[in-house]
Amino acid sequence: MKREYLINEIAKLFNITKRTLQYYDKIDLLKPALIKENGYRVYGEDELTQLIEILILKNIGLNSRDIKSVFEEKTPKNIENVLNGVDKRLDDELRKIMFLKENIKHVKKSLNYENSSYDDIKIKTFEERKIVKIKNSGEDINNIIEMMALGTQILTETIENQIPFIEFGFIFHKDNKISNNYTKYANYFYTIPKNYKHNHTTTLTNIFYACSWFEGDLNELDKEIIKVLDWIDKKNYTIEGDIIFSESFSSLYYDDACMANGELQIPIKQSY
Amino acid sequence: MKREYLINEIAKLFNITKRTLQYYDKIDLLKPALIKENGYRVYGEDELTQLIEILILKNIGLNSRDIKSVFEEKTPKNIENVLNGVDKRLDDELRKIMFLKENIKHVKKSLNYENSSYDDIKIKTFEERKIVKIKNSGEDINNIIEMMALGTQILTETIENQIPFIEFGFIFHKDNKISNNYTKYANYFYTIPKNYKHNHTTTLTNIFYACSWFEGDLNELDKEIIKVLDWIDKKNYTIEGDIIFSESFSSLYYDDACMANGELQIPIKQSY
DNA sequence: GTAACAATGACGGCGCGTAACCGTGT
DNA sequence: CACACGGTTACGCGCCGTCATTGTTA
Repeated sequence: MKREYLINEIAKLFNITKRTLQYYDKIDLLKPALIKENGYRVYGEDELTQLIEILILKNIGLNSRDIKSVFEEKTPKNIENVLNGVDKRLDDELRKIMFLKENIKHVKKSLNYENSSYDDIKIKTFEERKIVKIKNSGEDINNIIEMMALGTQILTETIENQIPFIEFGFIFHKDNKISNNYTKYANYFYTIPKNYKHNHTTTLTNIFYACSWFEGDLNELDKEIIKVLDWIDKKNYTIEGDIIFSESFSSLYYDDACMANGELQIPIKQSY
Repeated sequence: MKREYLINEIAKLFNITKRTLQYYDKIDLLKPALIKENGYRVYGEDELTQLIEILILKNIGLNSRDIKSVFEEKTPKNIENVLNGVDKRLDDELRKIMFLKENIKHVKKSLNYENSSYDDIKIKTFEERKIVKIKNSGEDINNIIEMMALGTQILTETIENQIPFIEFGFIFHKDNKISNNYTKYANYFYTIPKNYKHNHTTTLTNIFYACSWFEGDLNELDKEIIKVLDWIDKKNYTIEGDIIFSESFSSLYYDDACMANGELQIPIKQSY
């Protein structure tokens, strides 16, 4: 005695909605055994068996295409292929999420600025940092904002390649000393983990940095730089490389594009 | 000198499409500074700064609602809240994926039947198994298919609660011996990992099982059961509990709902 | 006659990509 | 006149949930 089932009956049996069954019908995933003259969908036991399989397979991560593929070719080889495909997809998802979490960790750290801000100038040590530099050529690029746009583009690329970033900000040539105009020729940078590869990295090998915390209008940053440079001079250190202003996500705190907070870092060496 | 930007200019600058900017306008994520008489969207530097933030935040997992929230209230507290929310979402995703992968692993294992099938009857040992039993009351439920429907429902629940399943199939009362009609009063079961909690579990404590590999029409399963029971009798063992037919995903190999393959497992004890 | 059931159809949610089609500035 | 650049629809994707409306059966 083969039983026949109407749509709502099945919906109750499996605790799904009839909309789901209509949808499966539409996408040819599960067709009713027959359609009565009045248009009613009639399902038989074979269809219920198939529905059971669908629901379980769905629940282990297969999408409708995968399930169709399984139904179309019920060979161990094909089923294994499909499952491997799903597994691979899940692995990709997993990596992506791990990567996002990694970035969020860095962002949180960089945003915790109440604990990181400080007064005075002090000497800090940094390990080697791998940085990506976006150069302000001054030709195609009109201003800092547009350079940051370029930086964002490259940052987006890095993210798509799942290379996490740690901190970012501006980098200035130390050789603009005479004009006392550093920010005018700013470049953009961000650091990535040591174990990641990227086409345009350079490495900062310096260890000692004269550092100060800056908060305010970026147009005032030049003054801060000069202040620290003077300090370095007085202490009889020599400047060893380009000047870094690491602001990371500080802009999130301000409505004004010019405002920022972050750490000014100038690499130094002791003069003997 | 404040520069102004039209939509395509920005699109090129950031390597996005104008559609994206139109979309951001529509959902009030990023509005142009002004709209000209001819309807053109005009963006200023502040908008570019905001766009940079949007693109970066998007890339670390924030959705448009999150980003809006950040823009609406740029306080460390709120930003931290949003980031924590995102992090939590990612954790949920992560758990879900890990769980799916766990299930896929079991499915793959259970599907590898060419390597698991065998002839003859043999004695195997199993560790304690935690099982969930779906009872065929014989009242509301009309047949095996409908019982399986109920099983699927409960299985779906388990999946929603992220309890992985390992194997599943039918379980028969050993006491139907006289009628030689076991499958008529079949119940459905599945096993879950020992360390998971579920409201309706029982534990199979038996260790030794007389096992045989069955492949064919489920209506013939009774014969196979009797065969194994006879074997047990001859060998002078005693039956210690209910009869299990573990088929898991074998039905995926067949188009006919009645066909299956799997292992018949009958718990036994040596008679001294 | 009145439910309780069928059916179809459309909107929504996410975040845009990818057209189509049309007006505008140079 | 052409062409590059604006504009506004609208469909599609994935998987249905959730109406709304209307016809059918018990």
